[in-house]
Amino acid sequence: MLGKRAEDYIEAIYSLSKGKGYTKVKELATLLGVKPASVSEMLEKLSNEGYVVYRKRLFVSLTDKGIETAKSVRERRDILVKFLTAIGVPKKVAEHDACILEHILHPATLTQLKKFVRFIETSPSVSPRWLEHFREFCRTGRHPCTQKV
Amino acid sequence: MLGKRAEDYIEAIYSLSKGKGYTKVKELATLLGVKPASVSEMLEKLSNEGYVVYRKRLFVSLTDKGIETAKSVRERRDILVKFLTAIGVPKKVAEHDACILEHILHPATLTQLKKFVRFIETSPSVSPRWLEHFREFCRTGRHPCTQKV
DNA sequence: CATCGTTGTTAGGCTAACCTAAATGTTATT
DNA sequence: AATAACATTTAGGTTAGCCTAACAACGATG
Repeated sequence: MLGKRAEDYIEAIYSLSKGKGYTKVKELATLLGVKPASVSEMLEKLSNEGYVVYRKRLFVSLTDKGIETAKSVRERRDILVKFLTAIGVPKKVAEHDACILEHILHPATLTQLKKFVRFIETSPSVSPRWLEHFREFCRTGRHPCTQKV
Repeated sequence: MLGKRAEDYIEAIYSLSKGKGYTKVKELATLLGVKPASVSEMLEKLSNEGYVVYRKRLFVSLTDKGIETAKSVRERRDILVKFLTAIGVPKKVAEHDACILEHILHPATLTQLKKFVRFIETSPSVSPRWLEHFREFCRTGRHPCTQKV
């Protein structure tokens, strides 16, 4: 089974391969915040497991299997980013945390989050009233529906 | 700095100490799903770091420092469990995932989740309409406010 | 074309958590 | 009290990921 960190690598390769179709060790190291040596090592593994085509010193690219993985990882992440930003988490942080969350959540949790995001998205009005209420609640600390007693 | 797994141990000790005031290796091993040997090992560390009083072969209990830690871990987790169950994640799963989430989320994310839970809790009606709508959305797949066109 | 700087690989180590097997201490039972 | 059963610790190993340092390959440039 693929470790969670391995998924990060795959997703990183996926992002960095946009356009060129491949990426390099140093780019990965920079994006992932590790040393090139660590990247080499992980690529070796990912290659053995059939997720990447790894030509040492030349390039890395994803296999079909790798692309599949990247996409599902990406999809999971998008849900989370949407959700987190919807409830007011700053984008940067949302992206960071989503990246962590995507690995570890139980499928049932992800399913519910996915539904929740769709619930917000498919809402008739552009921004549902309750979400606006929530934003106001964040600003003022008071629930806008509360009667001023 | 305390590893994330260490926090799990502390929280487990906290739970299991309710009443008796202490707990035993085997109980911890069972609750955490690891072998007693692993517990021994971790207790050694936690003891060195001043989180627990560990009398080998006799008992383990939390120091004040440990209790503090346990409480804040617990608080974080409660927020998450509440949130997850609110959006329809089964309790068991919510508890499991919360346990993972609590370690890794950015403070900003936790802050927003905390607000979100309070938003739900302080809502004037027992269960806000939008939450009910969400539940219906989960059941039917359709947003109840949608006009039947 | 020789050399310098960049990039990538290898080798050897580290840490956190886990495990198994064997040794040792404790408790219960005969 | 002797033994059996159970609980705990110790010792020695494993794995995933990371690091540094030394070395190797490239490629740009004088």
